[in-house]
Amino acid sequence: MTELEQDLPSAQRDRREKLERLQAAGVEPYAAHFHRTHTAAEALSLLGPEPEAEGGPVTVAGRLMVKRVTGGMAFARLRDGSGDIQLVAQRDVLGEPQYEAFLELDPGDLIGAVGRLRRTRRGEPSVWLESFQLLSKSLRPLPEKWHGLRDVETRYRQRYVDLVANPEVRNVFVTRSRIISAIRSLLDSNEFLEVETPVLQEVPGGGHARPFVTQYNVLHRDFYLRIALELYLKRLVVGGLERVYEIGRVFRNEGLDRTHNPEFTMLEAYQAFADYQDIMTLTEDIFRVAAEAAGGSLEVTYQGEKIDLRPPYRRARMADLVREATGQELAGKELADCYEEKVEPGIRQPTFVIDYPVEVSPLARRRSDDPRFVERFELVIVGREHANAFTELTDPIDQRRRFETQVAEREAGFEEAHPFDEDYLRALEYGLPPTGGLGVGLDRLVMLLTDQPSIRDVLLFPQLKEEG
RNA sequence: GCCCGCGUAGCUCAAUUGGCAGAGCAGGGGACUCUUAAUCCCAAGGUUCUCGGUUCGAUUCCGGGCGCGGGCACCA
Repeated sequence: MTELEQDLPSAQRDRREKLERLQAAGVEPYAAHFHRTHTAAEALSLLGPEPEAEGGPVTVAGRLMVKRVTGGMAFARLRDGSGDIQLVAQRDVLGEPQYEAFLELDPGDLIGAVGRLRRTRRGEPSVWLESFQLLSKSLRPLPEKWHGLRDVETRYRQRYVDLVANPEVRNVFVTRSRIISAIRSLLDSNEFLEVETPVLQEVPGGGHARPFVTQYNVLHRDFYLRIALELYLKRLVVGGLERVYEIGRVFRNEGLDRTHNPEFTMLEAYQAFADYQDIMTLTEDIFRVAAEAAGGSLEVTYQGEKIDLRPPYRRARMADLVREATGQELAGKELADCYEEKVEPGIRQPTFVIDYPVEVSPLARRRSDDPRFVERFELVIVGREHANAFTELTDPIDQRRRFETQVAEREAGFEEAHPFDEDYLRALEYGLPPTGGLGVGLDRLVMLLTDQPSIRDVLLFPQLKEEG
């Protein structure tokens, strides 16, 4: 034993000693391959409902979770990607050496096993072992079998342990995957083309946020990690890809809290010959298929609050909401600021907030009947922005003026003003068809549909500081 | 960046109004051939996050630091 091993906690030291004993006995503790015939769930489905039913033989493989030994007979729970199944080992069947080897196994070990299916006297469907094989020796003890892993810092830093120890955490991420898959299917079946655009950008446009900066050595230039997908996707619509979408990571160099992580996943979709009214319908469809994928019901509970996701969603003008809440008649940035502070947190049920001031919407088309406002909406649920959409600004002359206004704001000290993008203007000058665009923060959508209070609970590896 | 709270065994948690830090689980030894958080017996396991201060004595009180959580600011 090395000095390092002597310093280990006893549970880890004992496992390393076991490993050495196994190797000394000629056992390979890390198998190259193992072919199973059935998952745990498939094996269980082979067994009929009657108490005396039998099935198999089956070859299963997974992680040993808990072991109970009663003399010449031992029980263990095996967990694989499909679920759990009990293993039964008997000295009389396996023979002394194999049985002793089974008793040496630790919770956490990955094993493969062959046996027939039958229930125990207590009715537990089980694989009655004829043989088994160690596939990967686990050198660290699993968290407590009853309470699981609670410490949130360890859960986030060592998500692999969290996923093993806490099945409900696994379910959140399975649901996340199903939600995103369902959204893809919806868009694909509506003739949207999934595309990929640059993550490293020279002009970080499409939103208002502080970007992360990096250096491209060969070009001797600073590049930025994208803060949005918007401008590249609209370039593609100029090019004739009339319906495009991208699901991708964006990066914002800002604070961390329950609803913000510096990298997060955004869906953006652009549809030529559509306006923001059409995009409201698309948004309702996206939220409907997402909720169906997450559990079926459009009436969900978020942190104890009933939320009704059945379309159509309420439409409300921002200026009306502010007047109702405060009695004030505001316009421009003041209106948007007041709305965000006083009104938005109180909007609980799905609401399309419409008619944003042009000052806070440099990429959106003005309303024809009132050019102080744009054809834009945000979808607000439980007081949070879940989607942002507008009829796109297609007029290159107006767009140039808007960029110039933004540059002036930047020079006045507003760091998050939209940067000037000459190439984007060149694209608009070739002609962008009338287009509606949508952005959805998928992490917040997953939070809503899986009832998770923090964005960290829907990100596999949330941002944390350096381990202390 | 600011304010508040928390940090004890591999895991889940106790306790110390400043005086030898203690359980369960996991791990070790033993009994047990139908267990389900198996049960029973025995032994082991600690830099009480870290650095300093006060004190005869600090895990406890005070201060700095680190990390995590919550709130604020930022996220138009």
